[in-house]
Amino acid sequence: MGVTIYDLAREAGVGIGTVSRCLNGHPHVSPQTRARVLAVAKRLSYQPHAQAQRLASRRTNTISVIIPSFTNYFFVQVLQGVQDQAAEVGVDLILYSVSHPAQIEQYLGRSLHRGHVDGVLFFSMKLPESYAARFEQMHLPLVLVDAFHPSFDSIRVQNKEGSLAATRHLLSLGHRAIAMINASLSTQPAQERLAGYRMALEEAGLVFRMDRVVIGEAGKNDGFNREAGRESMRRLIAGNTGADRVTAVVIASDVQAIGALEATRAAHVRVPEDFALIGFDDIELAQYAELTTMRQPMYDMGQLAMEKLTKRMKEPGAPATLTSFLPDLIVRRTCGAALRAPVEGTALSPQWEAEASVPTA
Amino acid sequence: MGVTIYDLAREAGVGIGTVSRCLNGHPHVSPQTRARVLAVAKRLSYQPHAQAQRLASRRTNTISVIIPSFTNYFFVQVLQGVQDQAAEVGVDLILYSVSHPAQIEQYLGRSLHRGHVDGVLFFSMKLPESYAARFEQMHLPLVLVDAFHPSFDSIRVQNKEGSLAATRHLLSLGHRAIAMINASLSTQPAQERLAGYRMALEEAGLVFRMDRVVIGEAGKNDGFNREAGRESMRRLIAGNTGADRVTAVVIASDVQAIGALEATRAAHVRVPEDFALIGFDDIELAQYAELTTMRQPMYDMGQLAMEKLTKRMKEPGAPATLTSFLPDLIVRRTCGAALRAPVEGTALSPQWEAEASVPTA
DNA sequence: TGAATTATTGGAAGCGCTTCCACAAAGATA
DNA sequence: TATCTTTGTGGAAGCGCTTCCAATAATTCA
Repeated sequence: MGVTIYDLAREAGVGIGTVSRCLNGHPHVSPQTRARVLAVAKRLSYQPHAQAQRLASRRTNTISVIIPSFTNYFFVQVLQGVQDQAAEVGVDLILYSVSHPAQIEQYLGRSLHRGHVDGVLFFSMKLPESYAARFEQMHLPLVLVDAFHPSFDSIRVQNKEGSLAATRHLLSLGHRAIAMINASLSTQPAQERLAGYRMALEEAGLVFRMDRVVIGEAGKNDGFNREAGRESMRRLIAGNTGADRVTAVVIASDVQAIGALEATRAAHVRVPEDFALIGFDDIELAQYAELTTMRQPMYDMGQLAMEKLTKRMKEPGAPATLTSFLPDLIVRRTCGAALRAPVEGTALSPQWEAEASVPTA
Repeated sequence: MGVTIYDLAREAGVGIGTVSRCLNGHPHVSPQTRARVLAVAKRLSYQPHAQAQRLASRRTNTISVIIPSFTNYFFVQVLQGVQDQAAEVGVDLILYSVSHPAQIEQYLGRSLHRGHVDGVLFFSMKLPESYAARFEQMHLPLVLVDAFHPSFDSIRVQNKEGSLAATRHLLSLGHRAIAMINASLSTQPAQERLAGYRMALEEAGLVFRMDRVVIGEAGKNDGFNREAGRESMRRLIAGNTGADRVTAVVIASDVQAIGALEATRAAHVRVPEDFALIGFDDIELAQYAELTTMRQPMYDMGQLAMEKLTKRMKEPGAPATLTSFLPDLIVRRTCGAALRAPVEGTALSPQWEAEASVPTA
């Protein structure tokens, strides 16, 4: 049915080896021969058979991307960075979006089939330890994004520094009683964001009070969701009486902040006059909601992830690296800074990138 | 390096054919033999070599998805439907997101490589005629979503009926001077949405006036973007004086409507009191912006697309089909209906699906 | 001019699997 | 008991390519 290199060889009066060399641009073929073979290939509209090439060459030029079910802007943006970089180097992406935890192992398992893919990008989830071992054993390149494991390259956002900066910003606006709305502390980002909040308070000489940290019902996405944000804010507003009233809130994610804004509206609480808010992530909605937030450089993270994976495929032995991105403070309406000096959507801190070698476990 | 069926055969004391039959669940193997082979496979942690299987079996269990650079919620949702259905039937997705027109042909070409994929899903773009011919010639299954070609299965949204319903809704609220903000009429959705608007006016005995149709600067995405919407609304507001003032606007997409809302806010025009708005698509932002809109059943479209492709791979000869989805009217704040009867986010019309056979060209 | 390189070329081997055909063993039928 | 089925099994062939190695032709060097 299809045209094979044997057909080309016969038609051009050369051997199959020569045909292969011509098609793949190898040296040591005379220009005339190459021209003739390519002409024949064109005339017969030859298409290489992808699977045969892959079987013979032992490279697939394909990687798999395992990502939480990406109904959210963060992943779309990161994925765009990955995709653009992949197109650049001619690699295909097989997409596995995980909507149920069991699928993590299922998809990792598929990726581990010999010859299925040349590498794997793994996003924002905990890498099961047993699979970590299998990746090492099979020498399959793996890069973690928004996740960490000592044996593999990873790319992270400095969550602690981010919420540190967010809290400092509220402090600099004069707030002294600052609460936090967080998601389940079983997740690392939630822990780290809490730590940054705490550190900012303490370095300002304020007391960290756990009763000012509102943890939403976990539910979907470990509590990083709108409903949890709405409910948390409702509780915060309800209990916010007395002399030591809270005047500002650091929220662990934008989706929660969006929910929180809905709660303020419902309770006729004015933002930012009665309550200053700051989120985390800078999702698309944040701009529309005029939410002050910490922006993650999503596109860049995706692009860098793909670059790291490419590099790793070339140099399997190199030590694992960790790159951290520092989120940018994006000042909009909800923090109240504009009440003093009207600055719209400006990045106050330059984006900063740290690279470090991690001792291989 | 890897464990092959030869290793299993030797270890289990059987032939390679038997091993293959055991692994693939073929009949005509004795239960004892099967158990023994599977035990050995497990012990040696055998992984089939994907490419070898594909080469030998001539099936890849992979399809490619060619989609416009999906920074928008519509595609994310559709893709989620595709992905879930693909996981269901055990098919891998190779994602090609097109950010530059030239990439359309590049990716289509890749998909046409023999043995690369078993089928293709093509989204929201015009299928180049030359490639249509090549798909037919190579008998490569192809399903179009939000696009149409007589030779292939397609899934569409009834744009005309959608904006007809949108316009009727505004008419039913008593508006008589209704404008439209549209994108470039070189695209089919824009044309169809215009036609529905016009039809609704005419069936209500009103005169269709082209000077009430504001077409934004094309720019990104043929004018389906926020800036175009903002600019269009600004022009509309600026020219909206005199006795025949416009009181409502049908907007061709939600992203434009979001831009339009920004323009109303900037001009201190109240929505819906001074200006009733209705969008199209029901993107995520629409809910937050309380935008009345026509919802496209995105997830279902994705799922159906994958189902059609699967069916087509099984029955290559069947005639091409066209399925149209009718968008739902989602009533929120911006149309002003709530000023009369407070109905929040309710679907007024049931979702409806039409199937029709299309004569193969 | 002859020997030694160097530039090309042909094609066998092999990637790891599926599938088919041939054949043996075990029942079933007469 | 002899013959026909059925069931189970082994392994060659082949999927279409890349990559060697050996062989040949062209060129250079002394």
